[in-house]
Amino acid sequence: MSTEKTVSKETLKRARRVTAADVAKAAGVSRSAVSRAFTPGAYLDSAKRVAILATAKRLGYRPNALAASLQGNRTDLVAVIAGDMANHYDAAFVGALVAELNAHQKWPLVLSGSDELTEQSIRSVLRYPLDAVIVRGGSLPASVFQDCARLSIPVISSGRVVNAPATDCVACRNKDGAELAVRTLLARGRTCFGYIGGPASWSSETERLAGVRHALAEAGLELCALTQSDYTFDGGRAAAEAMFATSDIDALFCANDAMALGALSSARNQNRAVPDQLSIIGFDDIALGAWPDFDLTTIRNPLDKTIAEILRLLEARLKDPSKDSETVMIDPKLIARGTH
Amino acid sequence: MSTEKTVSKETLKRARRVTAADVAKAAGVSRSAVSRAFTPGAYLDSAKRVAILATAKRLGYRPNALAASLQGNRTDLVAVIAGDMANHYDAAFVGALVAELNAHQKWPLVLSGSDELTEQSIRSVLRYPLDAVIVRGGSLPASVFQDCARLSIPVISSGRVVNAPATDCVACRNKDGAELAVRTLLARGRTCFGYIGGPASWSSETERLAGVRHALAEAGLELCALTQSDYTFDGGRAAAEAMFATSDIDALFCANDAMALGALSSARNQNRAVPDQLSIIGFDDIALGAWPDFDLTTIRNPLDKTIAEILRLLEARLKDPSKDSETVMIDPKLIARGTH
DNA sequence: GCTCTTTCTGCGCACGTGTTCACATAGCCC
DNA sequence: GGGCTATGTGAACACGTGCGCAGAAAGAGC
Repeated sequence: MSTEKTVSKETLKRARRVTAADVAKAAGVSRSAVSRAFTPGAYLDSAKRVAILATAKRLGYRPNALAASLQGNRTDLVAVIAGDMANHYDAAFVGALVAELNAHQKWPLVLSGSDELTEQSIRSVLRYPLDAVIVRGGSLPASVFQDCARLSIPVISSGRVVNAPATDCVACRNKDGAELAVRTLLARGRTCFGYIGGPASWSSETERLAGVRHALAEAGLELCALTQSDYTFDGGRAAAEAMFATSDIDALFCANDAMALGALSSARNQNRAVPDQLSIIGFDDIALGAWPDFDLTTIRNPLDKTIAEILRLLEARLKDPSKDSETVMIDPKLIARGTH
Repeated sequence: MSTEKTVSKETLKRARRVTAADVAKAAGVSRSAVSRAFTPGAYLDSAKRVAILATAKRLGYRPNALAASLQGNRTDLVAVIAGDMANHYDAAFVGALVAELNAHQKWPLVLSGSDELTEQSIRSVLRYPLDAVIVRGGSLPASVFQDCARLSIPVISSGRVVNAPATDCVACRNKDGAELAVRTLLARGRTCFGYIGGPASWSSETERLAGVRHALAEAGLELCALTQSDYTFDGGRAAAEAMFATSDIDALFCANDAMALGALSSARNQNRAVPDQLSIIGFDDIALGAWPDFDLTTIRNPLDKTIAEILRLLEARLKDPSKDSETVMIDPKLIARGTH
């Protein structure tokens, strides 16, 4: 009766994983020997080692990384809080970051979705002993950073500078980028500027708008038109359409490429000649912008450099968990194409 | 001396996580009580429970999910083998899949990158006790599936039908989709067909080409032109340019939308009127195709339905690990826009 | 008072691993 | 032979958790 019960319970559970003890039994050695066979540099008779590895392969054994991590080792698990994957730049960012983490033998637990959902998700994911958390932009509540600090999980923030212990940052000089765009348009002889921005709660938005205002003020100008949109193609297109209807701008700077492409689409639809009557400049430099159908002039937010810095900071932080926080600023760059 | 050594070693390791024992000590209860406080439905004095939860919150404790999984519980960890994240459809797919897995409290370990790199990565990741592996298209070697089977990790394959135990599949009826495209063009009165395909090693490519040939044969026709490209915009553009130079087609079907957009770009560049002189149809229905600048007619490879099925199959498999393998075929759908 | 159920609690095991510890065995030089 | 080093080996522990087990306390019904 009791055995009956045990058996039925066993079958309900999934098949047990092969363990080091199983291999030891099959190879006729101690469990310690199996562990040593998988540890380079450990004392073990070389003939015995090959025999054990052969048995392990035959049984399909591989060490359980989770059990090993219980003893205080690294887990090589890293949470990646992705922004909005529907956004082309964020999607490219996450794709490149994941590939680079993989190349460094780090395994990203990716979180995505709406902000509230993500906050709930990150709370759940913190139950795993993570080596680090990488945050992409967004507007996470401060409590999340506190939680990470309390669990002594280092954080790397990208796209937004956060002042907190054991928190490193990589961010683009958004203000410089916006100024670069405006000065390029000023040099082109433009005088009536429109600006389509993103959600006001994002720090990148605040910085870019500040850059626009500053560079214009230097030239004794002010913005002719200003709209806030949602970083999407459709949003940018609608915002541009409304702007064209109410003011006669000759230069338009958009806070990201997707909205700039939407604006370009709207301009073409209304037969506004770009760049003859109207200049358009975006921000990010997504792959789409380089397509001959768009040929969008933009401010590059360097992806490769940003990701390289993230990995450098990650390695440094893992090497010395108590090192001082570090913030790396990335310089944007003008990519001159055909729309300005 | 010996204590000195211990201390220095302690400081090198990262700060220890707060454990249930720490909470128990601080709250003046047994460790079991702490465990029960986090287990809904366990016998525990309700006043004690609130006290424990308060102490846990104060210390920043949360149960270590990995330690808990040692006892044979689920880990809620799922590996996602992404295809090429530079591909718009694959990127959208991974983004939506990740969001949906998160909503179901499953945590995706995402692997991406070149095929060889991915194969090495998946080997490493199999050291973690995963609940399942989800594979997106691609052409993984059979040995990977064998490894998963030996570790009794169920596999869900999307975009490619694989016959293996404990392996469920979701795939689009590629042949039907291709036939649908060709029949639409035949009904439009087209007679000279071009086809731009993808890498021949992908099963989806084989099926789509077979569908094209079959539908044409039914009408007593054959392909006028055939090229194999790489599923990218640039690849499609170059392939179309070469095709236009050598044959005078009036209909072009591309194995994915990115190549179709490239072909459309090339046609416009050469002043071939679309759809008056030339019809173009793509495959997938990526968001870009709906932009007014392209307005691409395409065959939808339904993303939402595919992902919903993946999650259904995952739940079912976790509920009964020994259930029979299941294959779900998804019907493609014509999205008629302005290029045919 | 006695039995029975219900609620509550602490002890101790099991999970799979890497590593330390103590102990062999062998080889080598004085 | 005696001391020393280099190499090989198994037992035992620690990691953090959930759960089974046994027992205690408290109440209810006769």
